[in-house]
Amino acid sequence: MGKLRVQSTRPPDAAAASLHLAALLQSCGRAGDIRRGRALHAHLLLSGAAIASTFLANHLITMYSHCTDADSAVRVFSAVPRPNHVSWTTLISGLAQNSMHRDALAAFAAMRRADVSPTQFALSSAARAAAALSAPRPGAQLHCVGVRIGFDTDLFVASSLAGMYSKCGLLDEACRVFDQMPQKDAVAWTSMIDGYAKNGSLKAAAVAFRDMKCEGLVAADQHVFCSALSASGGLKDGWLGRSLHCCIIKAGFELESVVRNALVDMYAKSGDLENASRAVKIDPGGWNVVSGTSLIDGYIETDCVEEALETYTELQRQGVEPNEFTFSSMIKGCAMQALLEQGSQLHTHVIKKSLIRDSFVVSTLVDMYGKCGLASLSINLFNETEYPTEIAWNAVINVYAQHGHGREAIQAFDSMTSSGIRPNHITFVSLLTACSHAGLVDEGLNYFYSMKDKHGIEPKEEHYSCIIDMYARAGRLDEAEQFISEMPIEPNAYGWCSLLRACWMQGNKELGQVAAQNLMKLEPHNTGIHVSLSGIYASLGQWEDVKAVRKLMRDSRIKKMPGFSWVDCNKKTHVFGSEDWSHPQQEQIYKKLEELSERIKEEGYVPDTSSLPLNIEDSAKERLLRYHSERIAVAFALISMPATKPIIVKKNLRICVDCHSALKLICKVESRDIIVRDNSRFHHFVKGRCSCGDYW
DNA sequence: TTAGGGTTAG
Repeated sequence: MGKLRVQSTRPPDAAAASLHLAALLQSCGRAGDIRRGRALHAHLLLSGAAIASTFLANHLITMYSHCTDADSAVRVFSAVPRPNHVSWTTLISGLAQNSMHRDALAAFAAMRRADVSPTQFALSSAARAAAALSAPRPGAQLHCVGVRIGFDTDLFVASSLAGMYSKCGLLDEACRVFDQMPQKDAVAWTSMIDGYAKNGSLKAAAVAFRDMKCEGLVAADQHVFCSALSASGGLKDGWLGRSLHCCIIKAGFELESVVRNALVDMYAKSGDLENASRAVKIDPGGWNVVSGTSLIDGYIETDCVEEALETYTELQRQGVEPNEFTFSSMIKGCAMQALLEQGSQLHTHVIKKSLIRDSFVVSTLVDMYGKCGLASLSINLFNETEYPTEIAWNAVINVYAQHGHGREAIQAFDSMTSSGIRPNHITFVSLLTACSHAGLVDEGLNYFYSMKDKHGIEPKEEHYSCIIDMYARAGRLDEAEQFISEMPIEPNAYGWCSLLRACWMQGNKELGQVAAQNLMKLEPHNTGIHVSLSGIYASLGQWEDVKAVRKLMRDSRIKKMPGFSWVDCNKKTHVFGSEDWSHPQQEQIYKKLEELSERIKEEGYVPDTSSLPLNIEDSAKERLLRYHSERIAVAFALISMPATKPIIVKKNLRICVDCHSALKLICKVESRDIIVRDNSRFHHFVKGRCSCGDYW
């Protein structure tokens, strides 16, 4: 068809014919019609004289680039005898458009070696390639070239340079380029707003948006609003988000797909799930995968996994196929709640949809199986990953950490670094946790100090808290105290909590009181602080102090939350309270608990009543401990679930020290893996041991 | 004939 049309409409002279062919090539490029483009190319080759024209060759390069056939574009360029500046620019831009960023930068260098002076077109395309590669060095070289030839303040060059610097995390440089621009348009503003937002300078992003509005020279377009919404979501600033929403409605962008997706995400990240849900549903074209996934993620981030599961079902009912983002969010939700069955089903769907190679998806699966107690399955899945990324390495190191395999975590860390993957601050949280749980204090300290010295990573509060936890678990309270006194920042709640528990275990009243006071400042409603404090006093027999803590709790209207444990069995959730005999199978459960009690005593179990700050007989305390909700849940699971399945129990409070000891022995005598996810962490009981050691 | 910006994940 294309060939016939060319022949039938051929204009009378050669110049006009060239223009006509160029217009046809342009239309093919715009339409992405490579079949017709190739027919035109064949026609040019046959017509001999025309192919010698650099003008038409340049059009061919553009056409192939727009049709995403960069190889053909390069072949055409290579055949041009004397490529001019447009040929070079077209090639560089075509390579950048087709994500061949290294080739684009190499073409820019080759153009300079060929003594062809760069145009503003070539500079902006090459800067885009440097931005995509996060390569500030070649980017800065491009900036120098721009300054030398006077294009550095050109609207296109400057906005792409500002974008390049901000994508490389160099906000000061980006700002300098931006400020020197004689005029700015919406693209330039978007580069800056987005640059701030993506680099975590969320307030600066919001200020830039306000500045743009105050200047009143440029109207915000869809892209500007998307970047501003992204910053607003990160700030969790509902007021700013709602103001942006009003501006968007006024500007008439509310129903634009990308803007609505950004709106949903903003509301979801701000925790306003009602408005997020409303924004998803106003789509006249039905749901879409991006906004649906943002809503799911919003529910998961606010611990509403049930609603996330419902939204996932609704998304599919609306005919929308979940993508890799949806799966990684959903699997994360299953990991948080230790929902092994739903997580395994999602794994099957991931395989069916060929998304198992996606780094985020595989990492969340590794994490999910780890949190559901299936460490070997998790590690096998990681080992099958051909090119594990930093995220996947972090996931597997964390699995080792959570399962108490400190040496294996260290080995994984060494393999990660020797394979050329750079660790980040998350890697070190997992690695230090692994050292802490396994009692590897010297190794943990070495890694902690190597963070800054060897890897250039400034330790944050979570890393400092890992070291406090490490000393606390090892019973080295003096060193923990010394470490805290030398810290450049205050410990966070996790750090004080670790210290408080260790003080309870060792009966260290003075340090325990310091930890409790600091923890109360950070978490005034944490009832666990009072429980721990009274535990310390009770362990020392100081019953008057126990009474004083109870009075303080009464006066402050702090009530200890009743403990509940629940277990999923045969697609049904069974909930148990302490001394709760309301379950239909109560007789069998009671019988099993009595049997377990005898068997673990034979294994050396001695009740630890220190967690009960009550001045009552030990035999009465023993009875209370025996019927704690987690033990009832485990007994129920043992008589109800197939022996091949791990037992996963969830508890709303922290597991007590006695249940911790008892469950270690129950898992041993029953040869069953037991996982207890309490309100603080996962405890994996395997072969008579717990992943967190003796420190519950 | 050739150019720059945007929305979902650990």
